[in-house]
Amino acid sequence: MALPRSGDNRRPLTLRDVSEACGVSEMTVSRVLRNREDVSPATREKVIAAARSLGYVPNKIAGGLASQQVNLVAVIVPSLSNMVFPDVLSGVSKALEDSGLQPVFGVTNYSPEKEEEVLYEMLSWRPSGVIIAGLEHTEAARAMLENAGIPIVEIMDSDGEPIDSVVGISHRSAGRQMAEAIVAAGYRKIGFLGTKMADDHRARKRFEGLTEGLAEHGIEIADTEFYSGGSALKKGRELTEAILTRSPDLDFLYYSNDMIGAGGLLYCLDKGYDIPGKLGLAGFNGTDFLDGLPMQLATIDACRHEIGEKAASIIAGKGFEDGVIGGHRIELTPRLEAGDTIRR
Amino acid sequence: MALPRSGDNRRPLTLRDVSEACGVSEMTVSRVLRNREDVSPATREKVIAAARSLGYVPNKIAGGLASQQVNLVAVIVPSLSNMVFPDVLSGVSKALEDSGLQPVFGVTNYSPEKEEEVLYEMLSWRPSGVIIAGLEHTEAARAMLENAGIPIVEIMDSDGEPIDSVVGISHRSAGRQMAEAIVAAGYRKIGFLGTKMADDHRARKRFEGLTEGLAEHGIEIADTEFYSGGSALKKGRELTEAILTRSPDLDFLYYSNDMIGAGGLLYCLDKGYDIPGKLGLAGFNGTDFLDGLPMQLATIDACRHEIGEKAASIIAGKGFEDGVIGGHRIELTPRLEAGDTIRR
DNA sequence: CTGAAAGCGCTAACAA
DNA sequence: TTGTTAGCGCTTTCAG
Repeated sequence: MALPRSGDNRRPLTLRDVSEACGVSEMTVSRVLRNREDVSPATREKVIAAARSLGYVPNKIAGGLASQQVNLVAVIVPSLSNMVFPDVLSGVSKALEDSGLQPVFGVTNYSPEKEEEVLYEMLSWRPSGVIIAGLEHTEAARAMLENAGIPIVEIMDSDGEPIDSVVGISHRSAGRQMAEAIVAAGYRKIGFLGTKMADDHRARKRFEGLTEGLAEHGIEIADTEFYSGGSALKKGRELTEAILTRSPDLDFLYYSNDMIGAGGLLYCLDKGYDIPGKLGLAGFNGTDFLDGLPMQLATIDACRHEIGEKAASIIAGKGFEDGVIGGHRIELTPRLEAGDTIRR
Repeated sequence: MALPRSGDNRRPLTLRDVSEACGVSEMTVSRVLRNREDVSPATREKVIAAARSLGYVPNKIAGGLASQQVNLVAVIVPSLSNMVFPDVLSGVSKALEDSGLQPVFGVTNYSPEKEEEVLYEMLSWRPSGVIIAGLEHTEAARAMLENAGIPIVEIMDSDGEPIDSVVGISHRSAGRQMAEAIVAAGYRKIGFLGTKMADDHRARKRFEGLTEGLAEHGIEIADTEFYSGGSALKKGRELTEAILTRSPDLDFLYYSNDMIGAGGLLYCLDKGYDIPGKLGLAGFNGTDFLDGLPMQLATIDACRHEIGEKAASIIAGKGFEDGVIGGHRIELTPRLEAGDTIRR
């Protein structure tokens, strides 16, 4: 006996059902439903009425197979739970609006293997393009991207060799930029707090940039504190307490993201540290929730929304009618926002 | 002349290419690639080697059409930019792991029309199930869901009649629960701060529950402050300043989400309000970033991750081997976390 | 402007 | 265990 089941087993409607309902050939129904111009208004109306009243939903599987075209853009990011990627995705969505393309999101949790899986899965739907975070991929993933035969845009990071196009910022130079600001403000004993960076290449590059930038002034990072897991205010507090307990003489703390930076800021304010006088602080990302904190945390804007928008525009072929599609290299310039937590 | 273009026009590989490369029939290649058991180890290895070395990626469009099965689950949520839906999505991803199903995310920006579009688009890919936030949909969207012939799970909200299955909490009773706690703690002049609720039905239901709960004790909401746009700390500060300036005699502020609540809390601490003595505060969602604030904001946990997980389990048919698939109703019980911002 | 025929790349069903 | 055949539902192409 058949189980009672949600969605009874009515066969989904096909073009043929609509065709029969309105006495127009399948072919013409198909034309109407794809908004093609070469159909008489009378026929068009008949078809639309029939399709609507039946509740017909086209089958893109069949359509995609027949036309060898799929209006999907695969967007692959490491995480949704911090404040950075949702912004990127909204930029993508915005740029794809009215392009006829549809973004499809996949999440890798900063795991190269998971990225490879997600990519494989997505490519098997033959999307029109891929937007993928970062320049570091497994060998297999690189091969898939290279052979996909569609535009690929690597985003967020411009420090390295892209497969096809790239839209991002240099995290290395963001790190150096922060180093300059820190040194210029007179801080000398610098601590770094952030994720364990095995697979967060952008955080690593910022760290390296910071290290290099400081080295040019003869300064070495005085202490570091690493953690794993998502970004959270509480983590920021804990890390800050740990590093300041161990190295009370630090006069600057650089955080690998704004959220833990904000946690650190709240901790320091609680404890009565003199900020930015005796202790300076900075984060990274330029997330707008910093606006509501008691002091404005210094940060570098990662241009998240704009990156998403530009990347999607490349796929959609908008704004690049210069005869070349693909192979674009767009490096955005991150702005340092000194806020209230660096001495002036 | 052809433009230089990313992804040159190599024809994507087909099963046939793999078949020819290893001298095994297309059908058997297909079996191997779908991990079917009925292939000899020797053949299997030959096929896998050939597929790998060619870099073959199966075409799910064709596969889906032939098998009338698509391993996609459509997940439709209003927003990614607040802290609630990413948690839901991670619950979904977790539950779908190893089920062979793949979540696909769509975002509606709290617009019923956009929801309808996204749904139409997703249904046209003939997914195996739909997880969609809320019980309120356009008439057309309802019709599509009812006729899709696949399991539908409406999530987040249990106040209303689901189309098929539902997993959520009662926002109305969450509002009442908060009203009880507020009254029990002795607060009497209550202010409400939140989004304009035209399309945020869950925020509306919480507001209604709060109103009803207070009414039972002869209390009316003393003042309200509405805004539009995303949740942000800064918004919380501004709203709080506005409402307390206009109604300085308020002794409790109820926020429609934790983020603006946190902004309000920081504002009140800045201004030296006696919390929770003279002024109580509460938010909603139970987002874990509250942990790092100077005081723990009272909140009600919306069970986000669990909702995503249970909803996905229904689609995957896990944990429901009682002879019925579909038509499940799971109402979770939100926990009130009084934190430090309600008097004891 | 409309229709008929062929086939997209794969898999169900059956045959060997 | 492997191969053959016949579509899946749509769109391309070409003919009217």
